[in-house]
Amino acid sequence: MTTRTRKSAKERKTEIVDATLRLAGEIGPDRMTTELIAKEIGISQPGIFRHFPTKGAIWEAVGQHIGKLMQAKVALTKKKGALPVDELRDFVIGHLTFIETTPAIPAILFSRELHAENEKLRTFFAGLIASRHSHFSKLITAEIDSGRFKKTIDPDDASFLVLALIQGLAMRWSLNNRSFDLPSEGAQLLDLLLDGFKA
Amino acid sequence: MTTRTRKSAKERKTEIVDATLRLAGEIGPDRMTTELIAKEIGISQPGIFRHFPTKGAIWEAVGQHIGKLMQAKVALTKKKGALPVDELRDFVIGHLTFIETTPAIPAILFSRELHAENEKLRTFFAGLIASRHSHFSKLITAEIDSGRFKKTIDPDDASFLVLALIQGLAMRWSLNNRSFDLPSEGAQLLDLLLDGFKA
DNA sequence: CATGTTAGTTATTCATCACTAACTACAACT
DNA sequence: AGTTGTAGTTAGTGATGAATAACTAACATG
Repeated sequence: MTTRTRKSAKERKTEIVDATLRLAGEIGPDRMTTELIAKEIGISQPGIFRHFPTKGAIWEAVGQHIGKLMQAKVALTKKKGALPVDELRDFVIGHLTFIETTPAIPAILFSRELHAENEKLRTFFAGLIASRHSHFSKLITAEIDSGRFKKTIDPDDASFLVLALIQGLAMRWSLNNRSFDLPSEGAQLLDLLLDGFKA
Repeated sequence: MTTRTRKSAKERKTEIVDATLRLAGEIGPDRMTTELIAKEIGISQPGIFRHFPTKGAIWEAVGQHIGKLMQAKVALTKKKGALPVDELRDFVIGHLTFIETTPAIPAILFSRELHAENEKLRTFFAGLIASRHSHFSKLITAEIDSGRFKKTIDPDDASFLVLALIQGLAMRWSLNNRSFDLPSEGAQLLDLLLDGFKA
């Protein structure tokens, strides 16, 4: 239009990624169009393609960004002195709190459609989940070894149950229009689950 | 083209619904097009609209059909003599076996995309899930009342955990290209979970 | 201040889909 | 056999949405 302040490519890229993440949470990852992203940040639709070659590349960048956010979250959660079970608990609650502030995460993570079209994204998230699983597994093993959890428990299976808890709860939260408090509901369910593991 | 045997509307309708359910499992509910359905059953794409006014109507019919299939499954599972916990176990395993033979079910059930566009479908499936939750809840309550499960357990929460188990496992199964045996893996996880509930 | 670089524009293309219009032919029933 | 209802066809429309072409203007730098 008239005098418009241009921004650096780097700045625009992060704007695009941020806008995509925000909009994905609001209207769903499938509903995203380059037109919508463009409007959100105030440039034209083809302008988007000055910064990303394809729409898929935007999703990849969003995936990377989510990965970094999660990594940062993990770093914050780590309290060295605590019991493994407490670290597990904090981690799960922290994750749910994180989801609550960034609702796009479960939406993107569970979007079969998105993954079907984007091999890279799928493998990336698969890796994220796998690392969570092994992390949980280790913490649970530590609890078993120290005798606070039953020795009969398979740490892998127990870890899957914890992951399923998070995932199931996040999905229920989404379907219920995010109407309940995710972390506190999660804490309640987690207590019930972990209580069953205790020796 | 040449001599083509016409079929009754009723027959075609069920063909369309069956084909949709099958294809949804293979390529994903989002990827479904009327063209694909038409090819699958051997008529032209507009021919579909002789039988359903809109594509949404096809999904509703598919939803109804899934509901009926599940209902039939429930009827089969009901063994009157067994303990509540055994009924619960059978129900979950039966459900997973059912999913294994009809992989479209979790895909459709958890397709945010599909639900966003189809209010009726969303409320329909919400009802299905709610009925499962209350069913599980009742069975768990019976176990608590008979003293076999801990009295401290909230049946609602416990029921949510069971639902999450099914959902999480089904999703993992999908992401892993359906490479493991769903019912047996489910049985293992369920045993671990229910073991924690025992008094 | 002239020049190359690049962020941005408008106009357009191309593909995909749900859905409609207009017509055709099968088959059931008097 | 003629009438009629309806399952089916081919051709087309309109919307949407990713991506390109061609051009323009902001900015840095020698």
